[in-house]
Amino acid sequence: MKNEIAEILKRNQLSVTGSRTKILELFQETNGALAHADIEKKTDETYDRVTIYRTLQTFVEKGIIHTIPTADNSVRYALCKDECTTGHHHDNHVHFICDDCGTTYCLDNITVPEVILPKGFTQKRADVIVSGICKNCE
Amino acid sequence: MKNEIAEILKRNQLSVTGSRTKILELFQETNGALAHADIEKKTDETYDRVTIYRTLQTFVEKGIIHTIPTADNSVRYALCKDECTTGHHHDNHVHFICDDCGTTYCLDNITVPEVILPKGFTQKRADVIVSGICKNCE
DNA sequence: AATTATTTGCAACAATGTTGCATTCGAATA
DNA sequence: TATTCGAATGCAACATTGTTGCAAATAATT
Ligand SMILES: [Mn+2]
Ligand SMILES: [Mn+2]
Ligand SMILES: [Zn+2]
Ligand SMILES: [Zn+2]
Repeated sequence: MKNEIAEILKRNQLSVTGSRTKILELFQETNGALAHADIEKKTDETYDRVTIYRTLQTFVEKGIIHTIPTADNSVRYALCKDECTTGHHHDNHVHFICDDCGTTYCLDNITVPEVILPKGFTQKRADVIVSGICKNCE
Repeated sequence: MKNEIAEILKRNQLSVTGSRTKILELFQETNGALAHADIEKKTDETYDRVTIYRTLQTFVEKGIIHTIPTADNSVRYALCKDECTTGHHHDNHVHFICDDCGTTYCLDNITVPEVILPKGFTQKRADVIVSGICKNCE
């Protein structure tokens, strides 16, 4: 496990450091998505806020994690399961946010449906965020 | 126009005040969506930041405007064109955000496609956010 | 082990969002 | 129109979130 994490980092030309290992580990053992604040808590503030920001940013750039937009000003992050690479994400699955417990699910086998845009618009990315009550809260 | 705005406010049991009138006016004359910061600028900081926050919140509750989640931690707001009411929004159209100019479009006649959720999940709301290059920037 | 490039933590700051409370203002009533 | 009363506003104070520059620490390379 620890070795696997180091592998992922090396494969992405990132040096293996404490914060990166720990944060990646957190993502591995978390089902849903994590917000910056979650990570701060789960690491007991071992790492500086700035470090966490920069780590998340780096991971997103390298295609290790992807962002999930929300309606409440709090971007979440989750592991990429597809073959995402630097600058190229392929996480075209639907996300679900529970209004009750706040858990964010990556619905990996529900793909984002095609959207036909008006003339002149070019699509780079598409996000589908569904919210409501999750299977644990109903 | 001014009268129409007052009408909307009254219909929603809101007293007609300067800030509410001005902010609603802004939304009427804006094609795309507005973020809190946009409104502050466009009103030349005539109104307190707190008042703007509260006004936006009230408008969302009353179904006068709806929120648009974004991947960069900056919720935008746009006029509801459907018959939204207190606590019940029906803005099921796709939103497009231009990576270049930042403009957020309500694609009113592109409706959000159905998403079939796993057992146990109940949908309350669904957002589709497409980003890329808009017709003005290509 | 020494070198070098990268990463980290700290400080200082900017931006964004929240709450309580006194004052002001709008709407209804007399 | 003047009075009354509840609602909206502005201000202050604060909390949270995000950004930048730079020196110190650390990881990878030689
Ligand atoms: Mn995901
Ligand atoms: Mn819209
Ligand atoms: Zn839940
Ligand atoms: Zn554009």
